[in-house]
Amino acid sequence: MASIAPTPPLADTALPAPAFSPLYQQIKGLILQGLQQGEWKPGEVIPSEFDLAARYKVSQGTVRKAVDELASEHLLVRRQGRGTFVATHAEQQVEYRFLRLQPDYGTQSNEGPAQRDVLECRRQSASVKVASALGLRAGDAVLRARRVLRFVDVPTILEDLWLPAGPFKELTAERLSGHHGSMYALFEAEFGVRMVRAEEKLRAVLPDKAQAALLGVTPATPLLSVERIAYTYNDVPMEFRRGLYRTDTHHYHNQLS
Amino acid sequence: MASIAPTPPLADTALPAPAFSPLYQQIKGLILQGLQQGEWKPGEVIPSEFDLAARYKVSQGTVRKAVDELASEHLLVRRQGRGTFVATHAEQQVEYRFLRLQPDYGTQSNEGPAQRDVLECRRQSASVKVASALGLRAGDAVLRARRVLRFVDVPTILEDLWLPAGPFKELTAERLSGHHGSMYALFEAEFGVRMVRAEEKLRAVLPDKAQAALLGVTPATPLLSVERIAYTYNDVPMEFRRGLYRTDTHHYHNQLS
DNA sequence: CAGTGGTCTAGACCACACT
DNA sequence: GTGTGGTCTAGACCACTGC
Repeated sequence: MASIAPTPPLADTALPAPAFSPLYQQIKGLILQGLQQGEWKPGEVIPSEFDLAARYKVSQGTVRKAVDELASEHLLVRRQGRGTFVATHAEQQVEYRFLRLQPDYGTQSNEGPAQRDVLECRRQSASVKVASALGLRAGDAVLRARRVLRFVDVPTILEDLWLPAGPFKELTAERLSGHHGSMYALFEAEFGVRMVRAEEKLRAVLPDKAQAALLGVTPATPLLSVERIAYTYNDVPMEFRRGLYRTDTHHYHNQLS
Repeated sequence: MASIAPTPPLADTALPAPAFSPLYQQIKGLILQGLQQGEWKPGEVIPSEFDLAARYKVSQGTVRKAVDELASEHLLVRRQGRGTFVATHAEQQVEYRFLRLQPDYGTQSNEGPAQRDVLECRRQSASVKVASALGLRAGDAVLRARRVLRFVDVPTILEDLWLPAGPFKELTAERLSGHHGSMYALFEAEFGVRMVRAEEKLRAVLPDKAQAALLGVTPATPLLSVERIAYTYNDVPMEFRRGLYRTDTHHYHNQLS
């Protein structure tokens, strides 16, 4: 890393700032690059801190700070005595990484695994809204799927989702319903797309007749609408999802700090 | 800190774990204690890392790690070149620290300051639900307030809140409506109660007639119900709040990572 | 300029997991 | 035992703020 100067002096200019970037940030970027390019795959160990330090020609403490940040963003998982691993949606203790819906009175976190009924999965052209969410142009090909999640046999969530047709070309209803584990685990294992963060917009809405029927409620039942954009590495949007949540038996739980 | 042994060896026993606590965690606890006991008040500087290191007889790096964690929990705020400050709800760039509601199409984050109309503030005895949220017994005295928030003159949020009567004995509708800044800034400045985190449960509901009238909607308009418990230092609950949010012009925004 | 937090290093030792 | 991440230290130097 000796080749990267901390802050090359600039010529006289009115530009805002020289943009000093600490070494550990650069190392973080290099590790991120390795993750994106698949050098280390989800679930695998990455080299030890000393190995990485030797590779990048910095001290172990500098690597540590880079890895610390990546771990705090849930891109890596540290396990004392074993090593540092690439985070994965598979083999994860929490069944649904991004699902914030909880039963109102539940001993467990989510009454065990949900039943997932895939209703549909087909190719479409993107509406303006979907295109803008996914960073595509209106009319671009997308895959659209619809499914219902049932907890202890009660239909609780109706989800519609849109995926860019490029990376997910091979996705079918069979593959969606045939897999074990969460949908994101499937995306990761079968399509090499790992979702790392998401943004949600919540609203209270009334369902149309079809939606109400699928959830077993009347059209007068208020539902929680959850629009989610999920991002892979480098803030690239890879999924737009709209969920309708029943909140008569469950609630959306959020931690503010 | 030399007096605190890292892990005193235990006699043969079936107890779960010796509970090793790193030095920086102990330092963190000591700083936290200073915050709770008001040794350093919101907005004030705390001693420099070297001063704290000398005081606690540890190295500066150990203090740094403790302060880092407190800063990541928003209990402290670091400012390079100036010092480390106790976080405060006053003089904060974000008007509402815990409010996640955003305008659907807003250039600004929240259309400038809201109008706050306090409708009520009186003493009550706690219901079972309120008592359990606040860690009190049913029947204990609480203060109940109700207010409406308007954005660009449109009533958007109806809030009911309950506070333990002890710390907030002197609270009146006048003081609630007469202050500048957020309610939590008032609590902090006038009652010495600083909220540090909160938990929310969200549901979609229909308002009753009174609620609908106050928000200027029909009783058939679905609203977002947001139940919040806010905690001060040491996870002590100090406020229970129930908000009804209009989501026809706004949405609740959440980051998942 | 002095004082603060921020970065980087190097080395020692501890806790934990696997073999 | 060996190797991993986790803690702790001590010291040097950098970046930013305010006097």
